[in-house]
This record gives sequence, C-alpha cells and structure tokens, in this order.
Amino acid sequence: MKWNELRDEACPIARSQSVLGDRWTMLILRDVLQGKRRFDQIQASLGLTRHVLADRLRGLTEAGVLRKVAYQDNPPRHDYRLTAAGKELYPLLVLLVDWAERHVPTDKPVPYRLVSRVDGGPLDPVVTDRESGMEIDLKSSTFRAP
Amino acid sequence: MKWNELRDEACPIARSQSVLGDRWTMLILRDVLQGKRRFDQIQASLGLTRHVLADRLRGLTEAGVLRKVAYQDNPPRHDYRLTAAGKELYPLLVLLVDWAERHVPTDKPVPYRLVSRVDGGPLDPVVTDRESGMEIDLKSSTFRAP
DNA sequence: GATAGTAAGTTCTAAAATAGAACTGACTTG
DNA sequence: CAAGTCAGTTCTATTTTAGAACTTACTATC
Repeated sequence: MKWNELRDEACPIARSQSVLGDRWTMLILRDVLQGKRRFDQIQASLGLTRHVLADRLRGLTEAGVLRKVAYQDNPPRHDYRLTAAGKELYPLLVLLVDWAERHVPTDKPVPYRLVSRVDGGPLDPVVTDRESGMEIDLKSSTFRAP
Repeated sequence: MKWNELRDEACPIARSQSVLGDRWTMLILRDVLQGKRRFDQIQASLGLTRHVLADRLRGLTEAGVLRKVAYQDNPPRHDYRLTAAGKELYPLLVLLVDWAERHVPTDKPVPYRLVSRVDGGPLDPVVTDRESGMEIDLKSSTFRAP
C-alpha cells in the first residue's frame, strides 16, 4: 500500500494520517502557530529541504489546514495561515508536547510551557468528555462499531 | 536535516515526531490497541511492507512505546504490547479520530464511535485543564518560555 | 511421517522520496 | 545599479519504500 491510498479509508485515524502523518507536518503547524508564516522563515527554522517544504505546504493547503494569503501581487507573494480546521489541531499539539515531556527524554532545558492566557498559570492538559467532564482514557472509554 | 536528528531537539513536538511522526506509527498503535498484537496480523491489517513494519516495531520498542512479550521460545515468537507510555497515547488517538471525522471527509460510513465504558453513551472529547476544568484552546492558553 | 501451515522476521531489486545545493524571476532596498 | 528578498523549481546523489521471495523452527493435518 502506498501512502496516498490512506486518504479515503473508512478509519478516521488513517485519514488523519493521510494529512498529518509525516515527520514535518506538525512542526510546520507549530511554526505557523508561533507566527512563522513565510516559506523562507519556516525553511530556516526547520532545516528541511525547500522541495519537501513546498510539497508539504501544498498538501496542507489542499487539505484545508492552511490557506495562502497574498501580501504582494507581482511577483506573487503570500504567507500561510491556519484555517479553522488548522486551528483545531492546537489541542493535539498540546497533547504531543505533554506526552513528549513525559516520555521522550532529553538533556536540553524545557523551551516553553503551556500556560493560561487568563492568569498565566501552568496548565495540565487532560482529555475529557465535554458534557460530563469525565476523563477519557483506556479505562473509561472505548471505540465501538455504531 | 535528517529525521534522526529530531530525537534530541529541545522542542517537545520535535521529539514526539521523532517517535510518532511517520505515516504508519499511529495506525500500528491503533491495531495494537484493538488487540492485533502479532507481526503478521498487523502486516495483513495495514498492508505495509514487512521490512517497514519490522523497522517501525523496532523503533517503537526502543522508544519505550511497545514491548515484546514472548509466547514461545523456539523459534522465538512474541507479540507486541503497549507500555504505560504507549497507553498514554490513547487520548491522542481519540483527538485524531475526532479531528478527522470533522475535517477529512469521506463517503465511507463511520466505522466506530467513541463511547463510555460506564453507560455506553457517546463521548465528545475536549482538552481541558486537569485542575480548573477550563477548555484548552488557542483563546484560553499559549506556550510561553519558562 | 511427508506435506502444509504458522509466524517473525531477512534479503533482494526496482521504484519513489529526500537531501543538498544551485538556479529563477520580479521586484525592493542601499 | 548592484545586492538582497522571497517563493518556489530544477538538478544529482543518497536514502527509503514497495513488492515479492526466502529462512527457520516448530505444529497441525492427511
């Protein structure tokens, strides 16, 4: 199986990976979230090849995660912004940060922490049910055929 | 930059992607969570090449996400189980499913739904702060240097 | 008690993706 | 008017992946 064939699978995890399942995609989204919106800026930040970056940005734009916003006409120049769908990936990045801090060790100092915009205090992310507030983990929930 | 060089980055998202950032890894974890624990079973389910699957399972085992449990000695045979670190990826899979259902369209019917193990009712996952219960999104939180 | 099946890989070649560097084109700035 | 900016494209060499066959040591079947 080639990876383009994931795009129309019934399994939503497969579909998510057809968009996000690549070494660079989440890092590109991190950069865009941090305000790095231009091609050269992202390329310098990540150190991936321009060819691959162009390809990934094209893919994310087609998938509706990013959109191009022109800031100049001739030559055409634009930056990349998150769409609504892209902004909804933020909680996923939050979980990735949390998981890596706990399970992928490094000697490097912690570069940033998740804090509240309200009071600046630290946040401890957990996935819960919107209605009941119950924590969603392996004990409390499962995937079931409809 | 080559992708092994992500392993010791300061950024936790980069470190998470050094373990998880690949087309197949989340799908392998999905299968293991669903009880598909053996090499041939996973290979048949995903349709990736045996070479790549062997490589990914090795990587996930080294990263402490999976562990090998022998069920037979000669020839050595074993299955793959989630470690504690691996089980903590479940909420991430939950968010991926939720995001894909909302933003990666398909004509295929929904194959499974997230339900409570307590009452079997549907769950609507949201990332919150463990202490305050406040929803964590772009408006309410941010990453800040420590 | 030979034959087929199971199971976790390894090995092989061809095809595809990536790395790294240079190049392009239409401005803009010193 | 030479040098810089910027979003790419183009080029070759290297690395990864696809796809299929092979290995090894049982185990279950005819």
